Amino acid sequence: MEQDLKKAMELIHRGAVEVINENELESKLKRAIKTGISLKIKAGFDPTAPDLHLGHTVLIQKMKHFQDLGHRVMFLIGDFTGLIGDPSGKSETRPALTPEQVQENARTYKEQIFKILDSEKTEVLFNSAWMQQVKSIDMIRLCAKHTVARMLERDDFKKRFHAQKSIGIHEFIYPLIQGYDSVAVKADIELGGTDQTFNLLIGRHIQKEYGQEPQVVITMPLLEGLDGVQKMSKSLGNYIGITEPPQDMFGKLMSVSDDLMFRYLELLSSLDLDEIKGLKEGVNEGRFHPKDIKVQFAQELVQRFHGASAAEVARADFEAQFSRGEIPDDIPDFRLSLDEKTIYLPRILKEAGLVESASEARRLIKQGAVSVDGNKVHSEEIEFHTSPAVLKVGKRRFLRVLYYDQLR
RNA sequence: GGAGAGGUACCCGAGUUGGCCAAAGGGGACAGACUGUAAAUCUGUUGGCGAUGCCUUCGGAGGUUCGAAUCCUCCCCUCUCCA
Repeated sequence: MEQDLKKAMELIHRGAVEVINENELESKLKRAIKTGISLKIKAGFDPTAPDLHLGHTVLIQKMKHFQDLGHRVMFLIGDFTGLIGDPSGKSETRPALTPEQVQENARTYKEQIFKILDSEKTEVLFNSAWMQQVKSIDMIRLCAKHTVARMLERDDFKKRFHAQKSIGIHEFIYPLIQGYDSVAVKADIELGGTDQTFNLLIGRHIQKEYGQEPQVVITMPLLEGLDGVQKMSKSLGNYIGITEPPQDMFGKLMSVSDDLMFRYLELLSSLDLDEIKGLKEGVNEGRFHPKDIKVQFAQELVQRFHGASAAEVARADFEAQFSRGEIPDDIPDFRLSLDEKTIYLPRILKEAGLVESASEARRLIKQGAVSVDGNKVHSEEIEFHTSPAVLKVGKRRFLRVLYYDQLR
């Protein structure tokens, strides 16, 4: 039993930023081992954004760890809180989702999370299920469990308050409901990103107010996006979606800086921290090439979401295209009739969708970004001497141009 | 309810004695060089159009003018202060 406990504690701590409170975690785990009653692990998700990216997987991996330890994982979709909007200050009031949309989003969620989680051991819940039943008077009682002063401890609120920026009353309610969710599901542990710390702690407070044992809070780091600075998010466009095609995923991972790669290794790979440390030293001493590590890592991740063979193909394609400068197989065709001799290049680039406008095409040609069969194009009017001919724009846009006989 | 500030391109943000404004500067993005598709750096581009010109754009609708991001009128929106 001591051994089990130790192993569990180790796994739970991996990658976590903070565990509040350590002793409570240990006693909950002990009790679970002793009684055989598994713990309830809660994690909340926004109903409006079912497009999960690698940033989310940091948290989902942690849920998986608990699943592997035999605990009950509750994937909570905040469809009720979603109506309020996340009190981050920047988001506007959200349009209310219809029940159909919520169902649809939930379906998409399941499709995505079950690439990591065991569907048999995952409960998908909606907080509207209990929040719809709450009466106004109960809502007021819930509000009475907390104070304005304590709300203002939240960093975001504090800043806005001092900057004399507006704070909507409803924004205070958001964390309270999130906390009440913990009461409703009797959560033993709640997981969240570090930006959620305040809300998660409110959960502890609210549970105590309702006579429950407070949940243990475990926060996970926010994954930096591809720019290496801001957190990964869809709206910033610096993300890798877990449903992205293998080639895109691979390519994006390869374009990440070396520093960021090590960060990703830490948070996303299955390697031990010691192994990562070893790799880092190897790179510093010149024993390893960072690119090789990156290739291996990219392959591991693509494999996680698309399987081993797709990962292998993605790697091979990448090396063919970028390391050896070969032309990829699956490039779009563009057909010209035989009587078209000289071609106004911007036109076909635009029609083929390689550029957004003819003006953009003209600029790219001027910048030397366009080539035909490996030869840079210098004029807008060109003739194709071969069929098919391969047109390349920038590093990764290709078009196969071929003539066809109109008579046939 | 009263007083004031402001809405400019993908984002931030200059520009308001009317023309030299397709609109400074920064960020982002794209492209080129260098590379490992790295990152960093340097350079260029960043409304549309078969194009030394034409067309559309500075919250919306009108107006003044040879000419409006800039002046006038009305409207919409955001923010601040006072009550």
